[in-house]
Amino acid sequence: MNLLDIGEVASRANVPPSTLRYYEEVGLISSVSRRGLRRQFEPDVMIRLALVALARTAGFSLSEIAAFFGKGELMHEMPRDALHAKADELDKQINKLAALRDTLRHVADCSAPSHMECPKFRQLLRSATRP
Amino acid sequence: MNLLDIGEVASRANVPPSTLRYYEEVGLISSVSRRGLRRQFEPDVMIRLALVALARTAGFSLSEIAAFFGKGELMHEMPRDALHAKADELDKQINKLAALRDTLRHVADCSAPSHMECPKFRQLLRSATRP
DNA sequence: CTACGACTTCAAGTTAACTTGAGGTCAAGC
DNA sequence: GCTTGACCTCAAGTTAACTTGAAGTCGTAG
Repeated sequence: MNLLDIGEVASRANVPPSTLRYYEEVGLISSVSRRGLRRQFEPDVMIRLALVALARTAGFSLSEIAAFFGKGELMHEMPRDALHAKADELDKQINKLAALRDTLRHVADCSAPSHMECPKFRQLLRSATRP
Repeated sequence: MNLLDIGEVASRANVPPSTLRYYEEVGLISSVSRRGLRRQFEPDVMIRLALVALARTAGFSLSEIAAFFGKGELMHEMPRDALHAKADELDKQINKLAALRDTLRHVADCSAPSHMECPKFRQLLRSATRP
């Protein structure tokens, strides 16, 4: 069988083994056996870890992510509405990030003496903070 | 003059006064005087707070945000390249979030028995984790 | 003028997400 | 067979970003 040693998983996922042990402790991943003392993981764990990393950068907490996964299989416990709600939440966040990005680009390029006097800046700020 | 009492700022920005004191302590905002013991802020502080909140949801740390602002005026210390770099960083994050959002929507709507068997899911995962 | 409520300081506590350290175990190479 | 390096456990430490608590101070309403 093609199980992965914790060290292998760690280097592929680019996280220290301590993080993997921690993730197992909080139920985000699970090892399937040991070789000596060493945890062995199924290759699938890499996908989980990728999703965890992704969701983390999206600002979700580990327990939210755990809820995503549900107790059993990949996201199968979560009702559709909850998933849609999460997706909508993400949409809002994406809009804010886009507004912030545009604001940064504008600030980098605009030559107004003070940003507060620049109408474009103020408009960007409004669109960034309104919705 | 139209200075704002800390309580006023707090309720408008929807954060507790303790957070404002903390932000002042770490240099994100500054009060301009006192009425009795109470901090007074210039109305501008609301814009700063909005930007702080925005950048926080974008995943920036308070010290990164402080660097944004620079020691003096609104984002004026930051060289253009740094701002552009931040904007590019945001773009990447936006792409990832969009991929995650699409993945969530797909999972909510797809009826495949196991997501791993669904080609669309795998494709979404790839696009979410590759770039 | 007194009571009240919202502020003040300062130190200590909280939570999330890990990391570090001490002391121990194992399998693979020499 | 012994050494070595990467793992093990468990408890304790760390950092960011705040919050809470105790003890005190004001300005405003009554």
